[in-house]
Amino acid sequence: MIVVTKRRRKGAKMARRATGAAQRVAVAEVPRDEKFNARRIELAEAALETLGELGFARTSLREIAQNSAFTHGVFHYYFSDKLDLICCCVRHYKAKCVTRYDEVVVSARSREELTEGFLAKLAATLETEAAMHRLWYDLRSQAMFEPAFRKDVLEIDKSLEAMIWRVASRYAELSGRQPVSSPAALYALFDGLFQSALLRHLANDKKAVPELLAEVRRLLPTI
Amino acid sequence: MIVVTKRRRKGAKMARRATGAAQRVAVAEVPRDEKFNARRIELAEAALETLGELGFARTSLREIAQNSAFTHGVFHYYFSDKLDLICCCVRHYKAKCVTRYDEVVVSARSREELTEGFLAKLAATLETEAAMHRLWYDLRSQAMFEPAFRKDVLEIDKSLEAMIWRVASRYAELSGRQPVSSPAALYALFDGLFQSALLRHLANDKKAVPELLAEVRRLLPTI
DNA sequence: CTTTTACCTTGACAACTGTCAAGCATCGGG
DNA sequence: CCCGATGCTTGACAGTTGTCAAGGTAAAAG
Repeated sequence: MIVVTKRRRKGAKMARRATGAAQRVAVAEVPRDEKFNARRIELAEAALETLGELGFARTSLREIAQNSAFTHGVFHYYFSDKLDLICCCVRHYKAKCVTRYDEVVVSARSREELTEGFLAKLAATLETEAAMHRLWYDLRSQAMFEPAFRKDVLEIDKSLEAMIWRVASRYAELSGRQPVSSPAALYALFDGLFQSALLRHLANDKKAVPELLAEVRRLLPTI
Repeated sequence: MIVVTKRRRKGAKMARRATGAAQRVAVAEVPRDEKFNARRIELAEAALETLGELGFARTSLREIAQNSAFTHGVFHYYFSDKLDLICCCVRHYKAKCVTRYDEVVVSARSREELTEGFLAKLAATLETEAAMHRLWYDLRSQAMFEPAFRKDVLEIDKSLEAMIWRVASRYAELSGRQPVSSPAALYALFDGLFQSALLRHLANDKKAVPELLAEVRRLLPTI
């Protein structure tokens, strides 16, 4: 099901290639597919908006379309499926997410600098991108039911683990040590803390963010 | 909306109480409400079956009814709402879940005994109650979107944190120590590890359970 | 026995869902 | 200038959803 869109595109390619000069078509093909893909990402970004607001369960294609500049039919033109669309959303989300702390990691010159930078980014993320993150937790849960999501979700989870590991490694390095925890345990810890804080934050618990920061601050030296 | 069912019951009560002898009615009222509540729990249990299989997003009242001995109308008689039903499910789930490791905690006479008992229970839970647990993660994510779920979910989360804390405290006690981590951090850690292992387990990753056990075994002495 | 009550079934309702075919527009190539 | 392809809109489709009212049944109350 997921490859129907691609098949249609390939079919179109074949048809063109059979008619015109191979050379000209070949160079024209690349920007065409890039344009196609760029549109997919535009649509995915629009979809992420609504998904972040309503969650997977309550989001329909029509709702996505209404909250965007597109009509509901376009989504079927660019995606074979609702799942195809959401998979694309998840993959796109990944790219934006996974490098969140990298700038802090490379620029920090001391343990304190890394700590403060990390905490600041953590708090900012929790407060300004709450919708995006609850969607991530939603979709990760969906992956437990929907096999079609699993591959992408597991991949992103690995990337996030690696992201946390980069922070922790750098922190240990700045302390002249090696992390004592495994990547998996560290990710589980920070992800669990973040998830809990996010829920409390969304429930208007004013102490959610400061308590998360205090906890992480206390935890960082022990990793 | 949520209290409509209760209101209807109270109305029935009032009507009865006004007609008959107060004494007889008073003693008859208790088993009636107990019966009513028992039925609610029966229905909630039936609903949990389907919810665990399909997840919140894909579960309809009719589907729940078809996978059970009830008709779809009964649910509207006992619950004001779909949300009311699912809230009841969540609360009922809690009672079963929160005491999972308590027997191990009280019966363990040594650190090793506690470790082995805890790990065995952990593995058994992951393998035999995977559906129930993915539902929990699903509903916890839903709570980030649906305010009606938040109170119950946050309450259960607290209970689970306390459950983990009981295990950790006992473990430290058997080592003649006090836990060095906070309850929140310990719960985040174990919950994160469990969640990740559950997803991998559901994705047919044979190494998910053993790796979880190894990680926990390695972590327990450090808490 | 009759009436009333609690409990449950059935069927219908309007709204909403994903999907998709038919058609319109816009634009580059011939 | 026209033609055909690409991109997009529109409207319709069959199926599903939560909700609820009308009605039935069986047991308890009178």
